[in-house]
Amino acid sequence: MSVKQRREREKEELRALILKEATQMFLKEGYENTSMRKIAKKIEYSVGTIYLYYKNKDELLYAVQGVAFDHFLNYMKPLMDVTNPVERLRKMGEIYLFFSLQNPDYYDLMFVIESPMNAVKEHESWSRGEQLFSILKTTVQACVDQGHAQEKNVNALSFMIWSAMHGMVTLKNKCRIQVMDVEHEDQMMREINEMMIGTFFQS
Amino acid sequence: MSVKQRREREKEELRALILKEATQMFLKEGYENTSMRKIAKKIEYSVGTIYLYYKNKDELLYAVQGVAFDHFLNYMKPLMDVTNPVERLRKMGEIYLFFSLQNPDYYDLMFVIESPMNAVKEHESWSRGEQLFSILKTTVQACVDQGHAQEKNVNALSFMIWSAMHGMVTLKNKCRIQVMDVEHEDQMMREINEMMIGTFFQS
DNA sequence: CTTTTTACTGAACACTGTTTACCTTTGTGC
DNA sequence: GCACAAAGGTAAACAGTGTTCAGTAAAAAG
Repeated sequence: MSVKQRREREKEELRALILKEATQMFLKEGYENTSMRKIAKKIEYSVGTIYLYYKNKDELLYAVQGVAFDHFLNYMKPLMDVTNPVERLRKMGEIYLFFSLQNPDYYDLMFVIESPMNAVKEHESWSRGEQLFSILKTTVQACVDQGHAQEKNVNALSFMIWSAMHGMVTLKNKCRIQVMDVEHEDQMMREINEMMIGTFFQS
Repeated sequence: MSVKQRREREKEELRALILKEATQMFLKEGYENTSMRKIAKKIEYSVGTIYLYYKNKDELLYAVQGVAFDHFLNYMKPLMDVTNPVERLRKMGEIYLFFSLQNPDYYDLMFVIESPMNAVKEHESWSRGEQLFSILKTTVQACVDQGHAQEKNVNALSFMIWSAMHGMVTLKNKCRIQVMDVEHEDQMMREINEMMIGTFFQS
């Protein structure tokens, strides 16, 4: 019986090894520039082997997205200590920007890459995506409930905040910000976060 | 002499034909799914010929981006009739959303696709990108000058508005909006536009 | 009528994701 | 202990990609 267990463990280990190396390579070289053959060479197995553990490259991407979300959620942990919802919202924006600008590749993997995202809702890896958005929504709800906001449409407020953050980050990462001809972009993004929270919420 | 002119004209025509077909195919099948061979087959020339007119696929993308920007700028024309800058800003957001949701593929081509955008500033095709942003900035400046705004940082205001719009559109187009579990997304986006303009500007 | 220039071709190169026929190596029933 | 089956891994093959370049055919120039 122990033999079966060992083989099971070895399989799990190889699965984890593939995930680990793929994550590293996706981050370093980008998703499109990382081929299955390159991953295979790195882990010193043949190409076909990867397909025994992950159905295809997309499935591998989903797994890596799971890793990325875990990483992101870890950044958000300090929020638990902030009791004032408006302050929490402000801090959340800060962390969002900090993480996204520090880890543009993780960000791409999670929020930008095309892939058959149609099946997003089905995939376990994206439960953590919902988790993330629900933190935002809960906090906004708390702001509204405690009378910190004029506008009371929680869905709209949440989506607006997320969109603004996401927009800033992607315009920067995809070099579209260049047409703006502005220096200290990162500083300005943080200011915009302050500006939005300060305008829509009063503590 | 006339012969040289004719040949010059013919070259220009072929260049235009390549651009036209490439644009159509990029829009229908996406940039990544359109190969140089497929374009060649469509125009009934060999692959190599395209490279005599466009240095590479990126150069072709830049040209198509130019077409897309022209298209976008055309949508913006009705703005010239709106004299009230706040009203113009509101309408601009409406048009931005309308165009982006009607032409998600054009939008991708202009604002999302990776490619060596590092050289954005050098490329003639992107002068129209700057043109677009400068319309926004000028309008925001007018709002501030005429005392319609509390916040007076024109750069920050402009970037915030653009980011929010861009964020909403891309989160929708890349299916990340699904985690929000909301219906009538398009309606909500328009509401958010109203909400933002209404909160930051008073007419 | 030759020579040069021009426009164009398509095979070749080095890649890509994915499939599949083919081993080995291991485990099981007799 | 031995035949048989199953599992795990392999590498060649398929159909595609962007790009280059030696070669060709037709037109223009001398």
